[in-house]
Amino acid sequence: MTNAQVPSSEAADERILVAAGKLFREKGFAATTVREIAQAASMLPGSLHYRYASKDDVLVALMERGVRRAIAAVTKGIAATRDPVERLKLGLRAHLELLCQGDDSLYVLLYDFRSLPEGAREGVERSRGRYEAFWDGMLYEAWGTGRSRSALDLDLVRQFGMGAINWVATWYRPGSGRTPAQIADAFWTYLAFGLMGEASRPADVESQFQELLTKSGEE
Amino acid sequence: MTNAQVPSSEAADERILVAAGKLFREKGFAATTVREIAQAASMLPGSLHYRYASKDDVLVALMERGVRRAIAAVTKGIAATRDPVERLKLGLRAHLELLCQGDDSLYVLLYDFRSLPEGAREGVERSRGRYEAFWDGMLYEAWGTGRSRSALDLDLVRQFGMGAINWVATWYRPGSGRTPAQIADAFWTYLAFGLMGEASRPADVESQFQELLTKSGEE
Amino acid sequence: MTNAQVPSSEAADERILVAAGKLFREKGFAATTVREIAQAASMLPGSLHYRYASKDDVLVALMERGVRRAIAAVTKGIAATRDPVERLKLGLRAHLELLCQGDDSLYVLLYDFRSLPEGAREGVERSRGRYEAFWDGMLYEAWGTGRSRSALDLDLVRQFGMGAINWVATWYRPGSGRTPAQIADAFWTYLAFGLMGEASRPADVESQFQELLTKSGEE
Amino acid sequence: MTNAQVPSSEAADERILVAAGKLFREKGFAATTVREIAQAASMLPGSLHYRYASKDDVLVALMERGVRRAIAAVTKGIAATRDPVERLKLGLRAHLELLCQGDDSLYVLLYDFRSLPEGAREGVERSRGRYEAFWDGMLYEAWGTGRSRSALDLDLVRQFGMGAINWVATWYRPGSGRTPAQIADAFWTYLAFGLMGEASRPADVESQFQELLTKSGEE
DNA sequence: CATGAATGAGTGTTCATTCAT
DNA sequence: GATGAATGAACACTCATTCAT
Repeated sequence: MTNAQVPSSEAADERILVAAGKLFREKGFAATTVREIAQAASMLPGSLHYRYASKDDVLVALMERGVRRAIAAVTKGIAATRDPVERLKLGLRAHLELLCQGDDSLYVLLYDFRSLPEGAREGVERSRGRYEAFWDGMLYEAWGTGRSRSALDLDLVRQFGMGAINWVATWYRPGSGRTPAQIADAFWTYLAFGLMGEASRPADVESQFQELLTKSGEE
Repeated sequence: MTNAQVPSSEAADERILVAAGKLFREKGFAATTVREIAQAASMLPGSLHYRYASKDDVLVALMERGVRRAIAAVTKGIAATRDPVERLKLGLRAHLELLCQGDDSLYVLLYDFRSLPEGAREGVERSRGRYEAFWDGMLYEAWGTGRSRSALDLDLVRQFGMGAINWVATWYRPGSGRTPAQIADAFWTYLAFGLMGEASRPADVESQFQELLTKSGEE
Repeated sequence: MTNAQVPSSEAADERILVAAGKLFREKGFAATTVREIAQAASMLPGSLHYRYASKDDVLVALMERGVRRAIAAVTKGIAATRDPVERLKLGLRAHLELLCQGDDSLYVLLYDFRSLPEGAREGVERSRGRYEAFWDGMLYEAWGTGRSRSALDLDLVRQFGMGAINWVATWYRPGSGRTPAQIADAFWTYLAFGLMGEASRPADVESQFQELLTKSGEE
Repeated sequence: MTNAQVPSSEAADERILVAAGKLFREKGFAATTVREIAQAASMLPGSLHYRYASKDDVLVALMERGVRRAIAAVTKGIAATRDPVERLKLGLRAHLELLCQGDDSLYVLLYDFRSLPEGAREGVERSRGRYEAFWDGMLYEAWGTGRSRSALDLDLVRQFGMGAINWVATWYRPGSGRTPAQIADAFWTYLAFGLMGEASRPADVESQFQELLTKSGEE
């Protein structure tokens, strides 16, 4: 639970996180043993505990790394353009590529949050909140261009998009049809323009939006 | 005459599944002990094993029930109308209400699939496939009305929508702002009409669709 | 531990003992479950306990029956002649046939004595002692004829012979070479005349050897 | 300098086997719990499993040791002479002394063979076969001297003798009358010359009988 | 600095036995 | 008289963690 890493030999720390990430993704945190992680990192359980005081600590470190890498990947991905709408598209692509191809830490962050011990949850939640705020910023800028519909609830929209994109990790298999980038781009068009033909859009659709999407009363 | 108040066999089975569902949802399958399930179901571990031969069997039974209940809930939900597009909307609502309010079995089916033992995976996958096929049917009928855009990949669209809606379960907290039905309806408009204003839709968007959404080769 | 059989429906009692004997012989008492016995006797564990108060009781009943049947079999076997030495030979034959072909109760008596609960050991030991005394009687009568060597310790001789013959049950497989009767007769000649020095043997003994000890065909 | 007093790994392994041997002999494999073995070896169940992956593995290791020790003991015992017939006598003595006084592993090998898990049976059977072949070799050499009777089936003779001698372990109690060596020697004369017909015996044999077979002091 | 043998609390599961029907 | 659902103590075994070296 405490930050027990020693400064030197970061390569060993890294090996542990990589091994843990792979196993946590495949079998989940609780079903993975410290022995398995150690073995996959070519060491013994005692040596693993020398670097991370507990199995929980490995999870926390991995998740924190997940947030860091996600922010880094998306930041890098959107640097290619200044068009806020285009940045959304590139951001989705970067996020999904990281999630599907790059690294297991983002997957574990998203899909093993339950396994966090009580005490560490708040800290990781805060880190994760930073990533969400990062997306909110991108969305806000895109909205600000006036090209998006008004009356959209930012939080809900983020959850909608992130949900769709994160779910890909549950069914995507490498080398089967589409690349993550292609999937991300397809999803971006769904998000942007919807699935229905414009012709069929009922006239009163905007009023429905007003009704549905405005936050309908805080708790 | 004797059919009342007797804690019948099915009632005990049910109590186990309800207790297991709640715990699996909260902590995950692997982190939940048989003792906890038994205690939550007001029995002893031996009694639980009398009904389910193993902890794995409880998981499988719960997941199979998740599929059954989801199909039942959506079937009932869409019965109110014959309009295929409207049915999609009602179906989403029914699915999300079940996922967030009704029952933990659907949640466990979606979020603990990894925990299934090797041997049971195929069977549950088949059941789950039936539910997906059910949605594919609804989507296909909606497409058939001509109101939807052409060139959409059915499978990808389902994963897109189901991902967005299933993800709600990871952040939704009862009594905090929106009801599941409201969220589902909002998501339906996002799905149907997209997030961007129509005005801004680039002229070449349809050709992009052709490029992106048609299955792009590879095996 | 107590004698809980009810008088009627002895067929059910019998079915239990037969099933238990078979299982105890194959896997040992401790490795056999009451459920297995009950199932092999076409009943449920509750019904088994209705007839025998405990698993231990089944073992005791089975062993007592083993003694009874052994005495009966040998008594019947030796009735064909009055020659005490011949009676020894016939007795060995009867004992081994019962042990190998007839009944599992004698086998269990001999090879699962360790499993008897403290309280029942004495009783079964007494019964078993009756069978041993029965053999001592036969041996004594044979000795009394003057044809056996003097200075033989009766007890030691019995243990010698019974050991050799009982051990057959650990390696004998039905239908593989010799019948139990043939083995018993061969062993009788070993016992009677030893393995060494044919020169000093009575003339008529050698023809018996030829007949008995040459592998008598079969596969 | 550091090789003293350290409770080395092998010592712990040994303590486990000794404890297990004693318990398996007394109560049988299935009736002995891992906790009992661990306690008798002054450790906890977890520590026992650190050394032997399963209870079955303890049994297998014990049996393999039984074979090894039996071969070693008999080999050592027969080294005193080159007379093949005398070697048989010394071999019997060594075997019975090991079985009754030395070590529980040979007893367990002989009397808990049923408890071997399916997968390990073949391996132990092969080891055991080596010991039997060892005896067959001794028997064959004794036969080769021409002093034994012809027409004896080697396998049957071995089973006869081994049965008689192994059975001793079921009734022998230390300090009650005869030593294992005395019993073995008595059994050797039974085996060699049989129980009947003193008239035909070589002259010097009878003095042996007097010496060996008279009860040598009650307890 | 790193190890790996050892630990013991806790896991999923078994099973002889009970008892309401 | 006979059943079978239910029990709970006990089972073999696991595993995160410790600590002497």
